[in-house]
Amino acid sequence: MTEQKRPPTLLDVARDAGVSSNTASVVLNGSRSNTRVSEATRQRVLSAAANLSYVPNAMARGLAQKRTQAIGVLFGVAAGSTDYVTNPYMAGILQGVLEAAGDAGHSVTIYTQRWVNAKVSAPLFRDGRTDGVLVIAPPATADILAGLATVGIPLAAVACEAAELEIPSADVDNKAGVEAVVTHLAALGHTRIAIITGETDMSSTALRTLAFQTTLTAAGIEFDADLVTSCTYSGAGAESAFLGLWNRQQRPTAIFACNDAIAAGVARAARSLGVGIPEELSLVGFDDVPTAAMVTPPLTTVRQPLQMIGSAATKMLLGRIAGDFYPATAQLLAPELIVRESTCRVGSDR
Amino acid sequence: MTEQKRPPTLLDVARDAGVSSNTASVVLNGSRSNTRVSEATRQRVLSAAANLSYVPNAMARGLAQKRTQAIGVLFGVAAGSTDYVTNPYMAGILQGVLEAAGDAGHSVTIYTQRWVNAKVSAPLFRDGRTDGVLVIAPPATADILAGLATVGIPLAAVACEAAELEIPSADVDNKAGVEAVVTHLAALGHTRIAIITGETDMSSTALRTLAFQTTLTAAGIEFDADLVTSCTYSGAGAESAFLGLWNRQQRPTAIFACNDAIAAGVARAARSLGVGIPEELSLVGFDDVPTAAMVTPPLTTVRQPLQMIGSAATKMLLGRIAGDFYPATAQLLAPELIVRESTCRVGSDR
DNA sequence: GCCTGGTGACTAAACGCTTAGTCATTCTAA
DNA sequence: TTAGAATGACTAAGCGTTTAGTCACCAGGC
Repeated sequence: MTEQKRPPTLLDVARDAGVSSNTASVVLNGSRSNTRVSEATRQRVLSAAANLSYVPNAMARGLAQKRTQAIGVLFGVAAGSTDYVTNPYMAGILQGVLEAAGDAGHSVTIYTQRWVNAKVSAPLFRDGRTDGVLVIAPPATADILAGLATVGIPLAAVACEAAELEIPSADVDNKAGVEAVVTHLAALGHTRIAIITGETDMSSTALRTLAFQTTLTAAGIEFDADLVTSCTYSGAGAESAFLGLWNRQQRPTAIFACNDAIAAGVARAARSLGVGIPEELSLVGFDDVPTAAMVTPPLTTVRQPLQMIGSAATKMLLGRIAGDFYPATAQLLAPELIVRESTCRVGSDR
Repeated sequence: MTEQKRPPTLLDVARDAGVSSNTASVVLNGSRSNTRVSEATRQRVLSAAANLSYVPNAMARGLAQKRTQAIGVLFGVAAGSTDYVTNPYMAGILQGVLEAAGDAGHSVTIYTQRWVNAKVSAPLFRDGRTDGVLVIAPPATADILAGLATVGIPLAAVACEAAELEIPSADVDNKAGVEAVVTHLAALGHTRIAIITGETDMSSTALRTLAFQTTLTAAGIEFDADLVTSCTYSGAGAESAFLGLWNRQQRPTAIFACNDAIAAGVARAARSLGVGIPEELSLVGFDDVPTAAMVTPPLTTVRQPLQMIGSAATKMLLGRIAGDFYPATAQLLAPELIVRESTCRVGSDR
């Protein structure tokens, strides 16, 4: 086994260069301390550091300057689940986070502890391990955001209401996405449009349901509360949600599933009932995960710019970390309706 | 903005409890130091800590005991790419890593710096930020593993040859997976079986190609080097790889694509040529990503237990961190052939 | 009445780095 | 000349923990 040789310290560099450790420190991080240093000395220090492949110890540096060059990520996983990144949504966001953090020279620490409640869990994020925390899609019912807000660390959020807590956030423009869906379906002549939402405690559910209703009304289509139902974003329960809708005396001619996993469940259920998509039922998803293009028929859906959302939120967090003046804006990124083959004119056979 | 209130320190706890800071330390982490403490004192310290919601500073603790309770992850992303977790393979592995690390009370830090070369990049991992590093699917050509091995930090790896460097690793049993594929195809009467591999500098490519050849031979099927070609695991180039094979005077009757993305590319190319799958061409993938079940026809493929692989490698890393005696074994996890509808008896019309 | 040993807690050093404060030397300007 | 300003570098005090070493006290055995 490779023995754990002790890494060279600043003192080693200083000794090799024949200077004091603080001089070495000043040289190596171009600090604006009042310590001045001649060119010759500077070169000696630099070459000593290079010879030793000196890398400053992150712990010591973090302790001294209370900055770690790392940001934390907290996934808002559903209670009882440990599903962090297997769903494409989380993976896409994380990708954006990694890119933005990497560009800024920060590493990304994923917190693995489960959230219990604000009293117990929030203080754990005060451990100085990261310079700030990015909270991704926390359930609205959990006190995660509020709890973290009380511990006084820089925060930013993805896909949740954070404005009233003075926390900057990024998300897809849910309203615009839903509008695009409803407008698309209305243009195809649909008037009986159902919606199947995800978990009711996610902020996106409220936003999308509301936008659904208002856009419908604006399009002159009567909103029917009977055509609103829900399951989970994982897609579990989508089939029975579909059955519930399909057993109405007045069936919908189109279904807006609030994500692609739900849409896939609906498609499966429809197929097993012999319901033709899109001839008998138009179906729209949300997210545009890779599978959306692959299923039969290819799914009309709303593409979220996941990486951009992740990057945007990360930049906000970095802004908060860098200076206290960073505003608590909620940045909404434009979605894009991807029309494929799961939607068609109502009553048409294509 | 929430002001950054200074978190309570051990000294605050000690003061509140009317003891010295070291007594507080000893109480709070049940250390086996020679400092003894009476039950009454212990209780005073504990309640003081609870009142303040005291959380030890990770940097200070890390500095003092040279342990951070965090493991690092380095993704072996292809040169020029910054694609960390958008592909399902990486996401699945990472999920397993997070679970295992979480169970052990470690957080997971993803290194975002790009690997340049061993001389430049390896020392960066000596910064004490993590207790060890897990390297995931590094290109065999890069000197990542070898470079890290020289800096003397605990290591483990996923999906690469690490034994000769004395590094423990986990991977799917590539040989078993390929055997299952070839056996399946042979049982269906195929004798002209092509293989399309991923990047040639990935260790999995070599392993799968070799296993392919030996299994073929063992099954009494002549190995034809003309039926071996490659593209990239991202699926880019899969279509032209297919075309290359299809333009041989002796076409294959089955293609083994070394992952599902490649298989998807082949399916696309086949469809555009009007080649029927599976009637004219049986197609097998590898990985069993979610889309594999969704495409038309649903793909026969080899399922990798990604999360288990990630967890297994993480446990090995934790073993290395915990004690120097942890062996450098290469753990191979069993794959599972998932037979769907993209394969059928050769020459049959189903 | 003295030594031994157990109990309970404290002091201080160390971890590796940053940075405010100090100081000696040389150079410039009056 | 000499006060004053640069210049170049050093000393030392943290940052918040851990942990080795020290010490006072008290009970009991001789």
